[in-house]
Amino acid sequence: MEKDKKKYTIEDIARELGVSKTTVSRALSGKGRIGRETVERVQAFVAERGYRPNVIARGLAQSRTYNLGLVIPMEDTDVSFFKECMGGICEKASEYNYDVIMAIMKEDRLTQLHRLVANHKVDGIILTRATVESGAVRFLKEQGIPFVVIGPSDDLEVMSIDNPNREASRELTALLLMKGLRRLSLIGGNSRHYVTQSRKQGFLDAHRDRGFHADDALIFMEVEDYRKAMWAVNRILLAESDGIVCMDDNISALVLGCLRERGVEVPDRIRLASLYDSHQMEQNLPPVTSLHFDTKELGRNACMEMLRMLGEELLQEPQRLNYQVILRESTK
Amino acid sequence: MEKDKKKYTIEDIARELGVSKTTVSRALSGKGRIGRETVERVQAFVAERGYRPNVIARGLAQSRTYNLGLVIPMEDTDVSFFKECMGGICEKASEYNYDVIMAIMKEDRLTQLHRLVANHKVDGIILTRATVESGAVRFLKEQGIPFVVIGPSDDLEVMSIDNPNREASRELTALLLMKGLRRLSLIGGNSRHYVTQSRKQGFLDAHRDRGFHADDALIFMEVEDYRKAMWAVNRILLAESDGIVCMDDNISALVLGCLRERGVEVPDRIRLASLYDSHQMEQNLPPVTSLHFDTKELGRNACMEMLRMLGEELLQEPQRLNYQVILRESTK
DNA sequence: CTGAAAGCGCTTACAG
DNA sequence: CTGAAAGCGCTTACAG
Repeated sequence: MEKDKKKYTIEDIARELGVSKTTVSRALSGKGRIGRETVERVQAFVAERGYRPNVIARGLAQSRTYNLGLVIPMEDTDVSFFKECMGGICEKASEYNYDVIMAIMKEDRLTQLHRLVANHKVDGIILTRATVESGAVRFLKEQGIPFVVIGPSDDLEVMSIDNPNREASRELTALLLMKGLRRLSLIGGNSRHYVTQSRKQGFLDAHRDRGFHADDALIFMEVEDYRKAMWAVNRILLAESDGIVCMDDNISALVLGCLRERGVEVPDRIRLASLYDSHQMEQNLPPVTSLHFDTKELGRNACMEMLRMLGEELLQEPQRLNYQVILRESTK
Repeated sequence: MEKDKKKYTIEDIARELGVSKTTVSRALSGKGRIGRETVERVQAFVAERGYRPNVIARGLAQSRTYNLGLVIPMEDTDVSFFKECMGGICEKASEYNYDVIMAIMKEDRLTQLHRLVANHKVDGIILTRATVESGAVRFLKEQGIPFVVIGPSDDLEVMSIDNPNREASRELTALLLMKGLRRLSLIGGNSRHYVTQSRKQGFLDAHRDRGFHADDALIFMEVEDYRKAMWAVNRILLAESDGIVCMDDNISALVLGCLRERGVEVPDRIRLASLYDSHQMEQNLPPVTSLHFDTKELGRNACMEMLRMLGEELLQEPQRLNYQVILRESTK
């Protein structure tokens, strides 16, 4: 059943063609001076014989692996984010004849990452959000391994590929203002995080654009648990805010819970929107208006930046990252 | 910032230690006759220097890659299945110092798989369900590449690692019988599929165990669309069945829809259970009683069988695959 | 434009 | 028990 697995090597090709390995190698890689005719002859022969060079051997000769490591956290709940992202990464990687090796990180343990690096199995590493806070960045810097981060980074030294949070937040906020809302409040988490700042900026941008003034008293940061959320919600209700913008879906869920406890109806009494969508927003009651980002493209872009760092010449520049405002019942 | 990336090679170690590369190699691999003392000396030195052999170079010398390919379909909706599975695979693979390379299959296109194989990048391939029907199996057989399949396989020549469908179906059915249900119906899909047969067997087993007789008139196969489901549901209602067992979650959803259209309440008028759980069952209204399998362990097992095929000596035998019956409102 | 040779970092008969 | 040498399948100065 198994075909003769007589694997062709460059040597076989060279012999059968009556040229040297050097010539075959050059004809296939296109590097070095070589006759057009020879190139064609070799390529035709190789195509017919179905010969494909052994990428691993090539890698060894060039001290490369043509592998990218992708580190993802086992605990991340947003599975579809991760899958889409991976889809984009794999797609791009294969265009450049790279492969991607998975490293799954459990409870911030770096073991898998260490293995990958120690075994010399990858040329570079792509870190996804949430794997960043684990010491992975420090480790990779120390080792001098090229890496990029998908998601926001507070560290300016790292190459971070992220969604256009500021612009998107601005657009969603603008839409709410257009709907006639005038006393929007904003609830966010850790204000030292870069992502928090960008989303806040977008919120402010939208107000400024239309000549409105965002009320500082309606902006709440460091809201990270139910207690804090309830505190913010109470003040928001007292201040007669007409809409709440939450920075992400977790905060959104918290706030929705608070409003329910207080018996406040959404959207009738107050509108609600989220600056991030995790496929769960749709399931909420009521479904929450939110921003949707193109995760697959995010993955593609990250991969391209990684390849660029590795010295690959990009066939095309990364596309601008897109997003959509998805209007749902919570802002009806 | 970057440390001196003076990568240690086996040659450096040999020189500094005043022995030959051969000796170092043997001390590290444990193969070949070599003095206990020498081994210890080398290992200590290597540990101190933080030297780790280049797995790729080793691979080349041994004509292996220490990589496993994992093929998953882009279209599969059950993302958490795939992630858990992958978690199990990566976990086991790394125990044996293998890595796993992703190949994502879009619309049954085998391009990625072809690349992986043509580039000589993997020693074996793990196929997940749904990638099986795509000609991947034929391709791998032709190429003589070792592979295993996660999920049911109708082809006896392929090594398939699957959930214990028969036993699990039997247990769930037994539970329903214990609850006093006496006229259970069964709805399944394509009866040529091996998985369909095992689930049906389990259903029958449970009846036989308790001396009951499963009514053939209540068993419906080849139910693959709404029309067929409605047809089956109508007959089931006419026959005064007191409970419906669906073979998987898709059928479950169809049937639930039919019952709703007919205005039949679950569980009040009729009970419903599913022989497969995809995290979506919980979200149904009402939540549907179903079987839950240990997907991560499934991944581990598949990986171990793959490694065994590659000639690795397993550190421990694969565990029996476990499952749970999750009782939800639909059978209250 | 083409080739012989050294090298990438390992392993493994073979000889001692 | 240990080592010199050939080899895994490529690439790439260097020389012609």
